[in-house]
Amino acid sequence: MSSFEGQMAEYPTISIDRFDRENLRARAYFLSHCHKDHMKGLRAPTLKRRLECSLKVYLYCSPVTKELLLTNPKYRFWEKRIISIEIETPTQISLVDEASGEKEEIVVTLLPAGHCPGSVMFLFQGNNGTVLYTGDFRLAKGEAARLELLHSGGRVKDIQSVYLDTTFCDPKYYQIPSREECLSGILELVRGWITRSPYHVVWLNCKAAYGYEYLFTNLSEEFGAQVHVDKLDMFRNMPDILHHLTTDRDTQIHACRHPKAEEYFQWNKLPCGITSKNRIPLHTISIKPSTMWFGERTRKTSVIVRTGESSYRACFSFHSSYSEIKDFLSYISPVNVYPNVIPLGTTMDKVKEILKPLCRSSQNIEPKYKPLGKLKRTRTIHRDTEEEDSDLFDDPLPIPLRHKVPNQQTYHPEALPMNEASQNQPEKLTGRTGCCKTERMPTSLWADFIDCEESNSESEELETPASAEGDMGPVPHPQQKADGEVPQWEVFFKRNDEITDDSLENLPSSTEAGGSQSPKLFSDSDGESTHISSQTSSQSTHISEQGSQGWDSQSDTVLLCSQERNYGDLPSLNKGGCITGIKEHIPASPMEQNVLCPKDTYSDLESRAQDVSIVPSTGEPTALSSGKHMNQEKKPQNLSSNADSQSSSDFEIPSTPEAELPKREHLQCLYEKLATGESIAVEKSFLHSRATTKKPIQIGSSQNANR
DNA sequence: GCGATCAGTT
DNA sequence: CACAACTGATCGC
Repeated sequence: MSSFEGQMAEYPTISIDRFDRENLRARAYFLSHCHKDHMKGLRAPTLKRRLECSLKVYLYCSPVTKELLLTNPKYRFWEKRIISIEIETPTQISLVDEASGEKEEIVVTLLPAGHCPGSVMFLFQGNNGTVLYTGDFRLAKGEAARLELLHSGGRVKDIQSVYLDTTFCDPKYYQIPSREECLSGILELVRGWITRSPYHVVWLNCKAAYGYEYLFTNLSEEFGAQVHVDKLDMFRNMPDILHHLTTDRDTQIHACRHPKAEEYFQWNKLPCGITSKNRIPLHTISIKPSTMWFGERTRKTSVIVRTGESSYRACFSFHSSYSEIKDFLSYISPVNVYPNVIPLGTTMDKVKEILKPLCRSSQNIEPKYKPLGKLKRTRTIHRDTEEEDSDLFDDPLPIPLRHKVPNQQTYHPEALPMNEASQNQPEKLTGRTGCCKTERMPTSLWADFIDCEESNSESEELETPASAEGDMGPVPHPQQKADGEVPQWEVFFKRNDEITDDSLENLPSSTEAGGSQSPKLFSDSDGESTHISSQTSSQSTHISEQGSQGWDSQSDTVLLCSQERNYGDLPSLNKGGCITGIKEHIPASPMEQNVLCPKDTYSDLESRAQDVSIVPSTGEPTALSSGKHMNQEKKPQNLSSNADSQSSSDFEIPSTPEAELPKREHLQCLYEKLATGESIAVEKSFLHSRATTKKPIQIGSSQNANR
């Protein structure tokens, strides 16, 4: 949980993710993502009142976050006071003190945070230096190097302070399986179950919060079955998500919720109340996404753990692991770092102790590892923003230039996106165009944008006026759209088949290792990774940092063991009285063999390969592309994601004895592909709201193949 | 009645 | 596991 108070030392007149107390005096507000713990005070009467009196105060966030927030009636009063800013589009904002008229200019750039739909990190540049507020984030190792706007002139910008998500900044969370590995494990677990019969269903026991969408979309895409959820109106303008969800209970994948869900499950009843289909009882398993971590010395991991007869825990994390945090911070190398979260069981001092050495003032004055030998930018270069030309902004009402939006509304918040040229010199604007606010675009633009909204249903007052609720079908756009407000967002959460599929195929490891992905599992140590933790142990199985202790192999442990893995044994089957025969007809589930333990050698290889891939991108020019159209180009960014974020040369982890190193030929192959620009890995998917388009074209085919 | 806080659940 | 939320009890306006 964030304990950030809302203000940064360098720019105390703005407030981020906190809207109470001192923050009630802010000149501008920023919301990194739509999770309640970052919205404290956002709907309080005191703030609402202030808004009515201070007409120049706005809330800035990503287009997706705006949609999600405004879908919730409780926040609807913000409607006219929210300004969405496109990802990776430096935008100047005038911070005006309404009492004194004093004004300060600041340039903010939203960077994808990989935490949940619409989540971003804020990079601020102004007279007090460049600072980065990460909000909550999960970026795989090496991903910082892919964030173009974190760089300038080929180097990392000179960042004074970083306000960092330190949720897992504790060595015990050294490693958390990558998003792709986790997704892959869940896909196989689900596949092994729902392919048994139409009466085999899975219940994803997810919390009521944004962040699981990419899981839903990938499952839906993979199996051609929409995911049953309680509410989906918040996604009405996000077709890439909406299309994979349904309010029709007749599906094999459920993510619906109910206060007594756990109790229901005991009786083989889903949260939505169904227990059978066509009079035939359902056979259900539950999968609870949970964060699983591995200690420093344990590299293997299983991403699925069986916690009961019909219950599984699947690795899933919204936050960066310890090694990912260190990789990120050391890459940025700020002068100061301020933890936003103090993990339970540790203290602010301990966290700082860990982080300080990664900052510049400590010995790292000189650049540390820079891919491709790039030098870190020198001090003098810095401060792009420093040179001020405030005169440009004298205009009382700055006009936002939104490329995407042609002219339109006149009222404008004071925010101007800057183009590439000006990016490093915020103060100098290239010119201002007519105004157009992000919101309220002409309808014609509509087509180009996709709106999104959502909210964690706070009180579910569904205001479902029209659309919503109900059913599944595509929901008509609410009237608000009529206004023309259409945030654009790009798809996120697309599955990268590339990763999963391709990488498996292409990666050397797999090949040699023998086979399909699964083979690897065994390779490791014990040979067997897979055993499950059987029933009881919900706990035993998991992970352990202590892995070191003795169970190294345990990591593999994870999952479902092959032995027990006979589904026939699963209770549900038993009770359900199911069809025994079924099992035979169904191809052996993948799980039985491996899935669950993705990592192992194979993963090591994979991750390394990916690390490799990262390099090239780092060296790329930082040209900004404007707006949404950049999707394609950005693709490279996503590549890294899949890899095991943790593996890296930076933190040398003693490698697992039996782990295999990438074979030379494989690396060579990867390098060749990189050189030719061929895509190697899969894209990461949901880092932010722009993904879809990035998806390689070919991918589609591979997916189909799967089905 | 609403909101904020805290403890207990999930 | 911890997450991000929800529920319920308490207290104050």
